[in-house]
Amino acid sequence: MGDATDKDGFELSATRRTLPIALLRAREQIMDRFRPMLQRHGVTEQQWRVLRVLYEAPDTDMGALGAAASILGPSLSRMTRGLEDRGLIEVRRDPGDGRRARLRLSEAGTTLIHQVTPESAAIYAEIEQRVGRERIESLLDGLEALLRDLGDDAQTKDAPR
Amino acid sequence: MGDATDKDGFELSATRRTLPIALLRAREQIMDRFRPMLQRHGVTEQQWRVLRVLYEAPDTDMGALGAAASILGPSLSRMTRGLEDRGLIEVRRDPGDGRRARLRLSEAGTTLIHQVTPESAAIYAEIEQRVGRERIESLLDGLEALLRDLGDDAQTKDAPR
DNA sequence: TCTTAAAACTTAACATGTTAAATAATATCG
DNA sequence: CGATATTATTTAACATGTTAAGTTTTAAGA
Repeated sequence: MGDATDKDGFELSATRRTLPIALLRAREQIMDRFRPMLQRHGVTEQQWRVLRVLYEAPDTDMGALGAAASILGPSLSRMTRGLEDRGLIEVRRDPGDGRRARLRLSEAGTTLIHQVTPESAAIYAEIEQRVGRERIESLLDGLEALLRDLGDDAQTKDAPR
Repeated sequence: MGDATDKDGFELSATRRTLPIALLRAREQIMDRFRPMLQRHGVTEQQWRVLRVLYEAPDTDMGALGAAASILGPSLSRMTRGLEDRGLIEVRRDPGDGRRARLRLSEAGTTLIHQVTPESAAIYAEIEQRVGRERIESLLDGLEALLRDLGDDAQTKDAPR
């Protein structure tokens, strides 16, 4: 049935070099190295992101937390309830603005951070050793630039307000 | 305190320069541009990946399909049942090996591919225009190298079984 | 050949992603 | 001040990610 090699922009190859797939695979490979360790500590990758953000920025609200941890509101609502039930975080209402929530790490949450952080750093160090710091820096630069070029108000095609 | 944390300090502290976060954010930004279009056509990002792989490689089994589309077995089992119910793919038993499934696109699935592909290409072209082909190529090279350095048998550190 | 191990899926259970809609509190405007 | 819009969060519904365990079929070994 033909190999669809016509270059009419309609052909696809299974091993196509595209950003969506390449980014997905790279992240899978990376996270496969962290997940077993996180699982031993009883937290998921996303829960770990949330806890870390709260460790660095106490008393944030859902919006800022979600933005910092790259987690959408609905997911965050579910997650924080679970984390609160497990005693890892504390949630209260913002006294100044009744819509807003104020979240912070509990003692247990802080202890968990202290336990996991060294292991996490060790795994990252091994990745760095395998991949090479220069390549990682180069990748981070490229990804940062990509975010700049795509994000923000980049949807305005040619009319910056 | 008041607003002691200016927007900058907070964002930077919570958003460390690490591969897991950078890869996640980059993929989010990219996919945010594809998802609305896919939704108009009634398919998710993952379903689209599955259909595309089947378009390029007819008569693949679950294992090869999952590997090519980067989707784990359990997800694939659920998805393919749904896609079959919707008439987009056809599934049968491998006559030579009763464990294996044989999947292929249906007529309707092929039609959908023909409809979506040009729009997908257009979106990718606009991304390419914004980000620049050179930066994209550079990123793809780096990501490919990262997969090489991390993947395969790279886990054999000191404890081979 | 009979037993056992391996392979290929599939189910199950829980967690998160994604979109739309609902809720509650605050801000805005006439 | 009161109607309305906006903001922050939550709920709901469906789809996928992830791990563990189960099922069926094939391959290997004694």
